[in-house]
Amino acid sequence: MFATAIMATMTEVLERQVLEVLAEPSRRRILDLLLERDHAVGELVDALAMRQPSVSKHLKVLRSAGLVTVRPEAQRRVYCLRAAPLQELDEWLTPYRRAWAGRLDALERHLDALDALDALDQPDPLDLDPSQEDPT
Amino acid sequence: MFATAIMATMTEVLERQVLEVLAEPSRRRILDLLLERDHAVGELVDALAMRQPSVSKHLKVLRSAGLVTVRPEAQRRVYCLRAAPLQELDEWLTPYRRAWAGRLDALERHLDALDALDALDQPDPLDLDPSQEDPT
DNA sequence: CGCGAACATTCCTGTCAAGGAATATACGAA
DNA sequence: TTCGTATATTCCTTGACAGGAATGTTCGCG
Repeated sequence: MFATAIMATMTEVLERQVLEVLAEPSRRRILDLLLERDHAVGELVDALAMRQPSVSKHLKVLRSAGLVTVRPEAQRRVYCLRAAPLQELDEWLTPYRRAWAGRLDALERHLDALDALDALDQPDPLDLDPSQEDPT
Repeated sequence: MFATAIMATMTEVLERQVLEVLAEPSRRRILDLLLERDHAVGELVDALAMRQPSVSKHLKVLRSAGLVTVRPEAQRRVYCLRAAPLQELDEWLTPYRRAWAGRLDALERHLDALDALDALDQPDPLDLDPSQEDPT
């Protein structure tokens, strides 16, 4: 029982949050491919133009996060998307949906105020337009 | 015009994808706090129990990603949530929503098949339950 | 003008993760 | 049984990033 609790804690530590797993572009590309249809590892290697061990390691991370399942077909391993864990990301976004839907007018007013400030030729170095490079 | 194109490319390179920005838990906590209301930097420092330069650096990353805006109030800087860039994450999730809604039965059947395999006392080391630690 | 407060930036260090190369393991075919 | 194929794992290197400490910059107040 005690050992079980320890193992559970270790699992939590070793597992990465879904967002951290998705932060790596290669893994998102893998998920996008699996969204179309199941893929064997070799197919993913070809589609991603990556080396086989790299793909294999990303798949291991995705398995650990529960985002894919795998079934053996002779010596091939066929990977399948398991989208359920993405729901936690969807849930995290829920209050932000309200933020971008409900506060759009407030944001527009804020940005308009900034524009007015710019029109007065007052530089505002701290409030950067997202398309503008940070001048560091 | 040519210089503009170069600058745009540099911007793309320097900017991080929204997902990469969100992969760091401290930045998500900042956004969660700003979802409640605007905060000055010092308030974020207190709420997060982090050192001020660390918070400041995260805010810089969030500004670069366009996820926050800032307005000066004397020597204080008040940060405001700007949720719009999260829409690209929401858009990325759209086809996956269909995947977890529409394919639930297919996944259930898949998992049931795995359970049946387990019942035959055939270990399946590659298809891990998400709550189960990877035995590496 | 000097000082304190608030915050941004710089320098440095340590940790972690991605990818390459080599290697190990499992399966099917001959 | 051997061999080729497919894939997982291990070891190593490198670079990116988070956070601490120090420092710089800006503003308001007296």
